[in-house]
Amino acid sequence: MRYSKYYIPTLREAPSDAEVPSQQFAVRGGYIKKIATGIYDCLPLGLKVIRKVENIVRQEMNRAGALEVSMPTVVPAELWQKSGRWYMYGKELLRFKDRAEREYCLGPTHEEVIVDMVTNSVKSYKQLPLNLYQIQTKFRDEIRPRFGLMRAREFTMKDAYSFHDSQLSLDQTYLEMHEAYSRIFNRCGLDFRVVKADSGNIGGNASQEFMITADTGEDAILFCNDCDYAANSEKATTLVLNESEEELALLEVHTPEKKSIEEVAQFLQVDSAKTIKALVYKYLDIKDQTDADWLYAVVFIRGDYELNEVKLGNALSAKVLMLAQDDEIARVTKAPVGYIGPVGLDIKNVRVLADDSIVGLKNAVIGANMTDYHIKNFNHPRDFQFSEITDLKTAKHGDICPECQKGNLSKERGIEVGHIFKLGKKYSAAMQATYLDTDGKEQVFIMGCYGIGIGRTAMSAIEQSHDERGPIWPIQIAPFEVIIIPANLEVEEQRSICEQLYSDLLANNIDVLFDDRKERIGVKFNDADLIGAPIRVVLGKKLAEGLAELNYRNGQKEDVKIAGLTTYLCNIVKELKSVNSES
RNA sequence: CGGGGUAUAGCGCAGUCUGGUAGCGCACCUGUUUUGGGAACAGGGGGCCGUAGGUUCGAAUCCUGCUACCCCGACCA
Repeated sequence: MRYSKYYIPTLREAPSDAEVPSQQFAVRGGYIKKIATGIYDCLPLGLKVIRKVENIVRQEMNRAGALEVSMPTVVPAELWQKSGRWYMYGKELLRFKDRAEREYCLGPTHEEVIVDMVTNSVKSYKQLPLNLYQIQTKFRDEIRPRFGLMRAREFTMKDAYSFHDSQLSLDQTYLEMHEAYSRIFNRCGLDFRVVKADSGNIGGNASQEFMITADTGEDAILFCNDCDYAANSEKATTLVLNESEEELALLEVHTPEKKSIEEVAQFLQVDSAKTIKALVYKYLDIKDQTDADWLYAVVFIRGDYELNEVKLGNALSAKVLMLAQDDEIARVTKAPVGYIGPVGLDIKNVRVLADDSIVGLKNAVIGANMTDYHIKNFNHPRDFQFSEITDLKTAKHGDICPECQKGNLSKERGIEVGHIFKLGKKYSAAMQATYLDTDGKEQVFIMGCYGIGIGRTAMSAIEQSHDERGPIWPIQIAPFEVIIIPANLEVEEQRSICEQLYSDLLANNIDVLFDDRKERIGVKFNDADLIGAPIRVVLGKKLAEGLAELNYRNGQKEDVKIAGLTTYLCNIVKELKSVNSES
């Protein structure tokens, strides 16, 4: 490609709303352009990267035996009503009507459509397992789109759905997808971790996320420094130890104006891990269709832990969950905010949950349900028997690994680029999608589903690898593999050598950009940094010595004889590409 | 939806408090000189000052409504 014929509108300054490096460079480098909140144009350069990611994904999905299909973006409401999600999915689902007042939505995910696709056409266990995928545009009316393509409302996703006649078969395909995903992200040249995940409102039980590690990641992940345990902080658990102190008698203490755990712990000279805090939440039940019937729950958790709202939401079967306001707390608990405790709490029709961190706790400090008073030496179950005890805490850096029970957990940030689920029968049962088993009996399909954010994968490559001048692309997904820069096009010798090199590289299937613009070299260097091609060939000063200058985007440099340059470059490209491509 | 903020040329901003008919840098066009990390000089094009209404002789500027966008929390590939 000749730069003069190409379209790369680079910007000297980043738009003020670009927050993270990937967004700044994607906009400045002329990869994407925003047209509305969370909605982007993909310019030629951006599309090239996206296509390269897609091709890797496609190749590996095909290799794993999945079949490509294409489903519509516009989905009739009927399908979503059948699965029940029409009523449970919130405002992320963009709904609208056609001229005949029929209802539709823009598909944010395609379980319903794929189930409909196979229903009545896959009739026998002999046709299973079946794994179908598509690479297609999704729309989710996100509450808060952010970070460019990283969290867009309209985005490209690879989604695959598998159908099985046994758990064993599902386990097998799940494992194959796990492997395919690992190959995909390896081939994209990315550092990633696979973590246990919460399955969110997609449903199902087992699920894992593929996380690109990057400081700007929106997710926190915890992993053990001693074993293989790794989990999203939404899911991560930790081992809590039982204390072995002697249980002392309850003791009411005056704690004037001390409300927060910090204040109370400091005032009473105890560690915050020896206190129990109370949180009051309001929520809507997942089956509630009125969106007006707010329920309340009081949660008790050890003072040094943060509550994990995802876990709480699951425990309550809530579709909306938020902290109650002070006036609501006062009304629901009849206790002053900051002094709520389990002993003597006067509540009706309110669920009370306890995090398992307080079970083994001895002689803890709790609220006395009375302004300016706390109670010392609370012991479970001696002083209060919680009916619902479950894991509701957010595991933190330094906690003990729940799996090997000896390592410590470390916290790191990550970008979720892939997610694999064992769905089970959730959708097939709701939509009565069945086949006949070996006994001729009707059975509902067992399903799995597997997603990859294509744009997000591309952006996370920038997030993971860039400098102050631009992206440093892995060659597998770089918009160009080689960029040729003549120092001065007016110099006939430079021009002709560049032209020759350009056509030789093209003939060797190298993805090359020839910067044939009448620009000063500084401009070309800066644009080249934004394009981020791994190899930059400069023809200029050293031409007199018969040398071309190779400046690699990762900072390395070398001079190479013009004679044999094409072969040399082809070998380097091949070498760079071979890293990670076969594993 | 809650809280905070912004809207002036393609991008980044000043001007608004104190009303007088719109400006700077980058980008763009022409020419000359330059040519190894975003050149210099000269000339030039481009703005219903988000939108609707109001106050005023006069509004980017003051008042009111609306809209869009951004930041902080719940969503997720």
